[in-house]
Order: sequence, then C-alpha cells, then structure tokens
Amino acid sequence: MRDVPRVSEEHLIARREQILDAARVCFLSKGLHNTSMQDLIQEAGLSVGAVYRYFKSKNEIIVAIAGTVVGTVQEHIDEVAGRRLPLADSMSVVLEAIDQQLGPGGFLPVALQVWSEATIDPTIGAIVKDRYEALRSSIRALVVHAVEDGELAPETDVDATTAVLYGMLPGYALQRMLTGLPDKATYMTGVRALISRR
Amino acid sequence: MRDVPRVSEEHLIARREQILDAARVCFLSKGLHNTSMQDLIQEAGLSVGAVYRYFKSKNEIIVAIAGTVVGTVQEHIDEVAGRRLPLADSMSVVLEAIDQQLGPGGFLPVALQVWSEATIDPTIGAIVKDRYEALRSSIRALVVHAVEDGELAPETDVDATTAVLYGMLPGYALQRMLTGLPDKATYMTGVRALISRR
DNA sequence: GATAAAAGAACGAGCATTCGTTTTAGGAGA
DNA sequence: TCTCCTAAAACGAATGCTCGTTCTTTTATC
Repeated sequence: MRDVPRVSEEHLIARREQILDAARVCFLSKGLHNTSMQDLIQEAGLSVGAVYRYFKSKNEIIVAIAGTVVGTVQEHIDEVAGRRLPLADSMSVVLEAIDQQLGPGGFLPVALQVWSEATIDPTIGAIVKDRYEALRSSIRALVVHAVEDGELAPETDVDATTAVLYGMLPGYALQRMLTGLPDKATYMTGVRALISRR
Repeated sequence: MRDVPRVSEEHLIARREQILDAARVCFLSKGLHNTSMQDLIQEAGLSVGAVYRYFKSKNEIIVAIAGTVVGTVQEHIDEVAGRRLPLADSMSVVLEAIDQQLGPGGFLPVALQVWSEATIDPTIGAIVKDRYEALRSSIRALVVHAVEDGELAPETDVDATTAVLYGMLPGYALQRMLTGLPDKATYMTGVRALISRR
C-alpha cells in the first residue's frame, strides 16, 4: 500500500522477545531495581533508542516480565489436569516443573522479585492476582477430579483442600530458594503421606 | 572516668529503633529500593547526619531489617511448641499469628521484600537462611510431638512431614498477600482435613 | 527517495553519602 | 546548686555520580 520500509512482523516480535530475555537475565542476577537500563541494553546487545522503541519505560518492561513469568507453571498444571492422574502423581509432576525452574536460568527467582513488586505496584499486583487466580482454578480442577474418582472423600471441602495444595507449591519453591532444602523427593514423601492416607 | 557528655545507652538503642521503625514504614509502602534515604530520614524525623551515625549505609539498614523481620513468627511457633497442643491446633495458632502480620502495619509484606532481596544479596541470603532454618526446626518439634503423642503414625517421615507443614505457612501468607484468598478458616479446614485424617 | 528502525550523545533529576558546623548533655569545679 | 567546658550527637548544605529518558542523527529497507 504505502511505500514503506517496514520490517517483518516476526522481526518486531523477535526484537521484543530479545529485550525481555535480556531483562530476565538481568533481573535474575541483579534484581528488578538494581538492574539499570544500561545493564539491560548491553545484555540485549542493542542501543538505547532501539529498546525505547519497543518499551516506553523501564516499568513497562517490568510489567511485561510480570505477565510472562507468572504464566509458565500454569501450562504445566493445565496439561497435567487433563491427564487425570492420581492426585499425588499430579502434584509430583507439578513439583518437578517447579524444580526445573528453581535453578540458575529458571524463572522462579524472578517470580519472587515480581511477587515482591506486586505488593508495592498496583499494576503488577493486578497482573499477579489475575494469573494466580487462574493457577488456583487449575489446582481446583485436580481436586475435583480426585473427589470424582473417589480418591478424596465425597464430603471433601474442595475450596479448602485446593487452598492447601495450592499453598504447597510456593511453599516448596520458597523453601528451596531461601534455605536450599528440602529436595523434591523428601517433599513429595510428605505430600503423599498427607494426601494418600486412608 | 573521662569527662564525657555521653547520652544514656537506652537513648542510643531507642534512636536505633526509631530509625528501624521508620525503615519498616517506608519499606512497607514504597519497597526497599524505591525508598530513598531522604524518605526514611524524614519518616524518622531526624537529620541525615543523625541516621548516618547509627548506620553507615542504606544497605546496613536493610540488613538490620532483614534480621528483625524474619524473627517474629519464630517466637510464636516456639511458644506454641512448648504447649504441646494437638498438631492442627498448633498450626491454627501459628496461622493466626501470620494472619495478624498480613494486614497493613504487619511485617509480612516487608518480609516478602526481604525474601526477594535474599536471592540477590548474599549477606541477606545468609541471614534469611539462618532464620528460616531455625523456624524449620521449631516446626519439626511440633511434628515430633505429634508422633510421640500418637497423633501421627510412628512410621511417619518426620523431615518430609516437617517440610510440607513448613511450606504451608509461607504458602498461606503468599496466597493472601497476592490474591487475597483464602481466609484463615478455609485454609485451616484444608489443613485439618489433611493432618487429622485417620 | 521516503520513512521506519536503530543508534548513542546529552541532559536533568534524584540518589546515597560526606563533612564542616552547631547544638546539647552532663560531669567538674566553685 | 550553678556555671563552664568538652566531646558526643545532631544537623543539613554540598557533592559527585548514576540513573532513566529524550532527541537528533545515521542506517537500512522497500
């Protein structure tokens, strides 16, 4: 139509992702606030102007990261919910996914930064709340299945049980990030002991 | 001895506490890094020089806050461990203490800031690790009591069970801080359902 | 050749911290 | 008890630096 020197749309998306990847790397090692735009720009291998073409402020980058970082475990849980495994096995799969994200390069340390920011910045608070409520309802589906399949008693309080199982996930992640303990196998032993008791 | 115009030791301690109180207030509302020394100094009602007499840097203040913020729940748990209540009741008391610290003025939002910092700053990481390992062993005592009193099966894996119960605490606190749900009663229903099953 | 995209020098604001000065507490001497 | 005196304590203007962001210039694309 117009005579335009425009670059492919994939290229634009790729550039955006390139910036967000750099942001994740920087935020992981230096934290949200100790990462300067200079750090981030250098990590991305771009220029100041290029980055500001895609995000109009540092805060906008943080918001974008908040949106992605929170969504990753979601997919694992939804996928596992579809499989209708025994509850303990589902939990095991989810914990495995968490475990993989704990190490260097994993997104969970960045997620912790985001949680912290969420209590301060209402925009990020809203994003986090939205995402984690979706996560909760995925866990809830696991509990509903367990009741339907007779694995949990019919009179089980679904919401209450959901809340506790849901809490076990960040409970595990936080323990590991802050103290290093326990390993996944130990934690799963405890989880099984609680949910598989007759 | 010397002819000294020195102020009472309580006064020195009180001034220190005055600064730390101001820091807690600021960190709660603006976060560790968006709080400037000016903010903190104004909140404390002191002068720049006065604050720098007691702490030689902003980071030193953050470290001091990390030490105190993490220690408060500890006392509640130790106190409750001494009472040898049924396990679920002990958990209820601890969750009540957590609940009180969730609202405005409570220290848990500041604790979340500190956890986040702990993954970045090794000094704070060490403090947090130390404090939360102490907390873990307090929880462990509750589990040991429950086994001794026949409330949990003799073959219970104490460390695994400790890990899960321990995880339930930040699991609850995080849910509440990030999503607002669930209320304590609901969560306790879930906890009781899991640990009191025969 | 026209315009989007990328570059990077420059800028002002705000930061943590320093330091020379002023105030204050409290013991010594009368 | 009152008055100096001194060092600690408090003060706050000044400093240097780094930050996020803007804006003009250059490059690349169709």
